[in-house]
Amino acid sequence: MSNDPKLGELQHAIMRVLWEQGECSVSDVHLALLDERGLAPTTIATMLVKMEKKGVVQRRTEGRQFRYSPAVTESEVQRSMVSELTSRLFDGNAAALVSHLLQEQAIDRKELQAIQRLIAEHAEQSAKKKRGGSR
Amino acid sequence: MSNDPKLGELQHAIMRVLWEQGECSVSDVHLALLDERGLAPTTIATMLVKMEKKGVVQRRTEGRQFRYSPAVTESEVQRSMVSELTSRLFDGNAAALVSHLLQEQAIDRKELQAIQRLIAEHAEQSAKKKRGGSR
DNA sequence: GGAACTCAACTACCCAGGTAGTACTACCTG
DNA sequence: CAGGTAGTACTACCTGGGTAGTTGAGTTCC
Repeated sequence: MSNDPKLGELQHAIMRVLWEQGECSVSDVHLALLDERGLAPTTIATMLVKMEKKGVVQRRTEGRQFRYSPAVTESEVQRSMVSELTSRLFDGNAAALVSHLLQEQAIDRKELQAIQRLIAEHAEQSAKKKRGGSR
Repeated sequence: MSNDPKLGELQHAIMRVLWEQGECSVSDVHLALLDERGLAPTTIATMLVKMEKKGVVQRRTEGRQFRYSPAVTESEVQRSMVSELTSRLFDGNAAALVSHLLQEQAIDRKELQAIQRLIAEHAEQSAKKKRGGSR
């Protein structure tokens, strides 16, 4: 229950664990991130408390442990963060962002074709929708 | 001289002024942002000092004033921030970002066509490059 | 020369992300 | 029961973005 969920680096890593594994205890998360980060368990716990306060995760008491689960979906986070970036950097113009990706970020041929296919499908979809009636 | 320049909201707004107007005094920037933000001039000044320390703007003394100019280009900022977002949210897969944009962000038909055109051109470019010789 | 004004410098504060130590509690095990 | 262990709670600290007041130096104008 947090509109426009924005996450920091660590928070995002934690969410990724939660999204993949579902409900987790602090030590589950800690274990999952131990290799790539090597953080203290308390750091994870503190972060989870902050995240719960912010509303991006939910907490449930089970025995003497807490079990955390995501309260926002990955899509929601993506949407909110992408749209913020788009408006900040490209004045809200998504096409400009795509254009930037094409020029500046190396996108290989295969990806390019995949994107073209996506767009073609999308164009069809929205044409269909238009014929069919509005939203 | 700051690789991977990342900017906060205000900092970005300030940079936009600097990019548009070129070298500016504190009060030039303040004036430019007064309407949309109504911040104290000292706030702008403080921010500019922090930005200079970070290396995203340059400073030059003229008389008793400072004149600030951008030390990073808009493209650099876009590249660095987009690529960070892409790796954070989409595991570095730019095509996934595009796909997300198509599904989640409302992109109207005109933009869609513009994007298609861009991709077509880009595909041609890179095909040409391939024929011509590598990089 | 003194008053008003313009700037920069310094300082302070708030917030959120990130990091972690310490303290407390409850549970398990010899 | 005593002691170790697991797990949360509390607290603290650092960083960077954002906001601004106060101070002090130099400029201008009467």
